[in-house]
This record gives sequence, structure tokens and C-alpha cells, in this order.
Amino acid sequence: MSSFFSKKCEYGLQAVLYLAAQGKSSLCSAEEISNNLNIPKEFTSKILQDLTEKGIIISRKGRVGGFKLAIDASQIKLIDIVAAIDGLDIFKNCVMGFHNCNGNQKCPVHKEWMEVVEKAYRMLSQRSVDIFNNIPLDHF
Amino acid sequence: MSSFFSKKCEYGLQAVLYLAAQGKSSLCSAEEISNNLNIPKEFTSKILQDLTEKGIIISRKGRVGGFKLAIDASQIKLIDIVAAIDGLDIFKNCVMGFHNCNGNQKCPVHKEWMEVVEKAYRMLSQRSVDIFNNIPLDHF
DNA sequence: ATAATATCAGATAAAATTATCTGATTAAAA
DNA sequence: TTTTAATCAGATAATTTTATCTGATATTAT
Repeated sequence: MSSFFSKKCEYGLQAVLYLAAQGKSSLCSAEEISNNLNIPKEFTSKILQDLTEKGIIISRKGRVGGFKLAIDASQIKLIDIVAAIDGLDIFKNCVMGFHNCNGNQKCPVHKEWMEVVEKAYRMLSQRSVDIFNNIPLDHF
Repeated sequence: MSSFFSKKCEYGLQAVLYLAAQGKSSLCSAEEISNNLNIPKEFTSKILQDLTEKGIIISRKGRVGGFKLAIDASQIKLIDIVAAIDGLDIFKNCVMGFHNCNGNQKCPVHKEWMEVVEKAYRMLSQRSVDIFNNIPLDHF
């Protein structure tokens, strides 16, 4: 009953992928995203607000308002969303929670674990949010 | 502010590593472990009780009671403790939280992510809890 | 103007995780 | 036998995460 990223971060990733799949021009409301991704509506709003503040997406108020990507999908990497929501600690911290596992004194699995998280980090840094471009996202 | 494993699981790993480092014969009290690892005392007890129930460690009540490994340290893998506390879902679930990312319909990063978690799983399955045997664990 | 529909901001609630308390039981030592 | 020191079991509390509510503001259409 645990996951690599927080629910907030998972939802954030999904929401941005949704926006990316809609094309950069059209605005999507929080409700539309919520309905299509089965994310609680108000929670969706909150997360989209956070991402707006971070500059990843742009919001527009009013009657035909909504959200869209701030820049081209190919320029937004998955790691940008992770960094904005969960932060990057998970890629730095000791897997067993040892606080002094760093610098001079490293735990016995430190090196191997760093290989794991660096592989994850590399993937998230390479993949941009247009990965779903030709895939019907609402099946997920 | 997230981690791969829950705090409970991190503490559990640390506690079992501590027991392993003490040798299989001697009993350690929850208080001793708590003091040496800076884990809240009562929480330590709870986690040790859980691990006792799972058969990873053995408890002995009474005046000179405490906990020790149920079997030889070399036979207890890190993954056994993870499985007992957090479970193995983290190695199976979609990294972006897509519920239907499985079987026939897989998300675009599914394959790469599985490589990441399988690398982690492999490491945790290979390493047994005697990894700290010649390292002063209280520095961590 | 007014109504409708969206974001936005802040408070609140619910649930899960993390941590603590209390008292019972067990077993050894005095 | 009594005291002491440990686990054990269940309740409770605190904190964090997840989710919801309320009302304000912005923007477009009528």
C-alpha cells in the first residue's frame, strides 16, 4: 500500500499528460480533467493551481476558462512535474532511512540504490509529457 | 518529502539490521534498539511485534526478554522485511498511478519503469541482513 | 447589466500514517 | 513471594496526506 510518488504527484502527472494530449491551444476545465481521469474534482483544482503557480501550466479564469500547458509539451519533462509536487528528495535519500548515509559514511547498499534511483531519474528526465500523444489516455 | 518505503518499513529494516549485527544469540530489548537507532520507543515495540508475528524475529517476554532473529542473518533478505511491512505493491504498480496499466494496455513508460523496480527488487532480494556485520551501525 | 461558468483562496473534514499511552501478562531475580 | 523489567494488546493522540466545502473573483454570453 505504498507508491513511489504521492497521490498528488500521480494526479499531477496524469493531469498534465491529459493537457498535453489535448494540444496546446485548447483550454481544459478542472472538471473535464477530473471526469476523464477519475480524480476528485476539488483535488484536481488544487493540484492544477499548484502547477500553475510553478509555471508548468497556465490558467485562465472566467466563463470559458481552464488550464493549458505553459510551453510546448515536448519541453516539459515528467521530472519537472515530480520536482514541482513531491520534490526530488526521493532520489537522494537513503532507501533505509539512515540520516547519516551520505558523503564519507555510506550504508552498504548506498551505491546500488543510487544506481536504481538514477535510472528512474534519467527516465523521468528524458521523457516529456507528449508520450501519450497518440494513445487514448482515458483508458488508463 | 517522500520516500520509497514507509517510515515503519525503514524502521523495521534498521531494527532487523541492528539485531543481525548483534549476533543471533543475544536478545535486544525494544528500548535498546530505540535508543541506538533514534526510533520512537513505542513505535519500535509495535514494529518489532509485527515482525515477530511475521516470523522474521523471535520475542521473549519477561525480565531478560527482548528480540532476536528467528533464523540466521544470511537467510533473511531485505525484501522479506519490506514484504512483511509495506508489501510488494510498489514493485507492481504503475509509477503514474494509472489503474489500468497492466496486461494488454500498458502506459508508455511501463516497460522502462519495470526495469527500474526490478533492479530494486533484485538488489533487495539478494542482500541479506548481515550486510552491516562489520560496520558500526550506530553511526547511521 | 445580469447570468453563467470558470479559476482562485482559504478553511474545513476525512483518512492514513506516525507516534504515544495504559494496563495486562510473562519471567527472572531478589 | 514480591519486585523488577521486559513483551504484548488495545486504545488514544498527533501529524500528514488526501479530499471537500464555501465564498470571492474573473470573464464571457445573453
